[in-house]
Amino acid sequence: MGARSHRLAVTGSFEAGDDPFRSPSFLDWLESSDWSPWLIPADMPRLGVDVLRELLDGGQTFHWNRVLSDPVERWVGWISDQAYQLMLDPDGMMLVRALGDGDAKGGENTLTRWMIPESERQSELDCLPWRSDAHLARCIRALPGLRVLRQDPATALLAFIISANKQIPQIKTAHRRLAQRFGESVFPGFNRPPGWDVLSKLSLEDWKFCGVGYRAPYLLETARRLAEDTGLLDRIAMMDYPTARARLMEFPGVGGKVADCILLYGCHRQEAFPLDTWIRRVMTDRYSLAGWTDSQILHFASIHFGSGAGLAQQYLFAWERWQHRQA
DNA sequence: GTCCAGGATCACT
DNA sequence: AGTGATCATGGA
Repeated sequence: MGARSHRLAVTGSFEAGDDPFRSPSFLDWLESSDWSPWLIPADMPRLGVDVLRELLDGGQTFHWNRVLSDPVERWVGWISDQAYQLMLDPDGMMLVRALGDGDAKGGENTLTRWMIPESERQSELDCLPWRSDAHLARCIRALPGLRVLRQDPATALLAFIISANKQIPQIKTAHRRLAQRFGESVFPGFNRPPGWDVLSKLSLEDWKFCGVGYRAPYLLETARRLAEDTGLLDRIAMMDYPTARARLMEFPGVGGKVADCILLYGCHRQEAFPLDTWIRRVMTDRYSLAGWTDSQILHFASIHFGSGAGLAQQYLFAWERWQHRQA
């Protein structure tokens, strides 16, 4: 108790260790250690840096950070609990190498699965109504190579309960703090994201100290339920879309939008169509659906975009945010 | 200082 | 079933 209250006192602001991604020692560690060699994952397209940024830092995953480096930008992040470093070669081909110890292989297969093979993305894309939807066509043209990542349900459940009513940098900060306090250290300030087995041991204060705010009791109760039934998430992931969505919404802090995020990003269910403030804006401004309720919009999306609605959502979302940044 | 964020929940009709 | 206030926190 004494130790904990002391931590409380110093916790208001995090020190330099909070962000290792610009610290010289971390950059040295990335360079000097004999990591596995850079490899090119199979079946990946050429990407522009803007699309790579959208993929790693656009609200699908919150576990990637840019490392200070010139002239080519590099990213460091996690796929489940394995760390990777990622960059583009001059032709836009992706280069990846696993970080950390021991059995970490190159990771090119893991990365291809996580990023979705390009051939698979093409067939997903071909199901979308871009032939008859000029706005969707424009979004797809503007963001070549954008895709829905294939993450895991447990990661997505945590990430998107935290995400509710927060901005992306804020969500990432919460994840960094969780890892820093409760994750296994790989390098000082660079810790493995803790799993629900660890998170189920946190107190309400532990959660709050990581900046999750009023979502702390939601996360506490969700962790308790997962500890009580460790197979629950995997069973939900097997259910049909409407059932799985309803079951996810039984977790506190999970409403329709978060449930759709978990299904889309955590289970690669492309029927899921996360309806947030940006997509609401898209629907009123680009599709003339002003005044429609959420359930009406969701119905429209399932009819108009079909079984790949989630992929369409990704293009609409990214384009709208990009457009907004220009103005 | 104020407004808002990849919303969810509860208390109301 | 459909609205409205409220929630904790930090960035713009």
